[in-house]
Amino acid sequence: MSHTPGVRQARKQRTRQALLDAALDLLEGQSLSSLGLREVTRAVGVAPTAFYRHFRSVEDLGVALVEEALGSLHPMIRTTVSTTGDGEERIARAIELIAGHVDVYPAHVRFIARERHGGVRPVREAIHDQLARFTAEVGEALAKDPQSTDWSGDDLLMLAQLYVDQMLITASLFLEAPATDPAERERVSRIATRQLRLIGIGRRHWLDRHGPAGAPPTP
Amino acid sequence: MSHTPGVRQARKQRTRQALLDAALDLLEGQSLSSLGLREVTRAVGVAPTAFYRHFRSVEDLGVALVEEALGSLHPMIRTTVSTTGDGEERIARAIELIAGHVDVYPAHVRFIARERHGGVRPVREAIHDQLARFTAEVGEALAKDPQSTDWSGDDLLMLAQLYVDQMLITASLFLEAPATDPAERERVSRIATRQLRLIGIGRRHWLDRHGPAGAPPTP
DNA sequence: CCATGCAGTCAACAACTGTTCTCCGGAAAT
DNA sequence: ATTTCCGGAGAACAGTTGTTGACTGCATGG
Repeated sequence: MSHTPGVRQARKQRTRQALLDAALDLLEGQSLSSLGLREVTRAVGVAPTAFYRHFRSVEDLGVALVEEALGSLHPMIRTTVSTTGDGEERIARAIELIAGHVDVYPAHVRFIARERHGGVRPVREAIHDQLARFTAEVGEALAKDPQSTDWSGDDLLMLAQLYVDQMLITASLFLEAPATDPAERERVSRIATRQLRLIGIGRRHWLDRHGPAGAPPTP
Repeated sequence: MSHTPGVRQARKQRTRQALLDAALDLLEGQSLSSLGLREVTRAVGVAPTAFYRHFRSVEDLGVALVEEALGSLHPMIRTTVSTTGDGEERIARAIELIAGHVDVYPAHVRFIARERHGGVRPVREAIHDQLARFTAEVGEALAKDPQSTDWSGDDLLMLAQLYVDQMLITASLFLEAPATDPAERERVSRIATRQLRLIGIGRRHWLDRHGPAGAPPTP
């Protein structure tokens, strides 16, 4: 069995990572469908042909970027949703976590937001798949919450989808808020907090009168 | 004063519209930042240089497309939000209207969804401005609803934003649902309906105990 | 120690891009 | 009737693109 881990593969994955990083950088000002192969290799400092040793095409690189941007996010999602505490605390914690993630990985967040509906089909589908996984995981976590007793699986999934979409919208808003303007960040934070709060209220009263066509409110 | 509107300007705006239409067509499979000037003129059947008679650049054309896609949507928004009737009826009507719009103008919807976070700054900003106008209009409409008594202006705007974002998400989901699969369309419709319903419930109970840190629920 | 594998280089290709300048024909204005 | 205006065509430009084939140096496995 291989006595050494291989200096070979280490070097390979190093330039591969360099290609991914350079691409992510270049994607700050354009979409993936306009990103050129040569543009990426030039930024890294390797020959254009070296690109093919790592990716079949730019689309391929895009799919790899989706993995990098979202693949490592699942544990964070799980711990966030399963955090204990008061509803308000959980909301604040979730938004804090989103803001922190945007601060640390702004390029990744921008990439996902941009290419989710972007012009490259395989990348769109990769993102869609990952988000579907997120939704399923959030749905499972919600199912374990005592607040979700008597909820149907369908309803849990539609709520999970609402949460996941809301997470993306909030992340995108943080991204657009300039890092130099803490007041704007605070504004985004406050709006997102209240939106989550409103959804939480709707969630608490979801099963309040679920009979067929009853009188308006039953306090 | 100009005695005739001019056959001249009529022909000009005809090719201008042809350029817009062709661009929208080509944008089904790519993003604006990769759309070439020559590509568009070739699709229309005019010389590349003719492009400059109508737009300074492809970015410029993109901004014009935003106007075309969203500018004419304001009346629809107004009539939708101000529609009378039961809450459930209004939800059904709104979703019906979104689905219908996506059916009639799929390319426009795709363009907005794609370029909202796309790689071309001026286009992103134009979309953002239009959506901000939508949010303001929805907020005004909500303010007139008796259900919004005692709501702060800030809260009305955050709810309006929630509605506008939800509208875009739903439109995008309808767009992804293949036209050949009515079952999928129905699924999207059902999920969107329940999400709007949940938001509506949260809205009804928004002011329920807005005092500081009270006991959990007060039935 | 030698032979294989493989990341990366180099040169060359046909095709395409945005932009410029010059010109043309017909509508508009005088 | 004559001049002006202007949407469009044509040719040409320097750059850029993706992809190819054959080549090189070096870590790996026998």
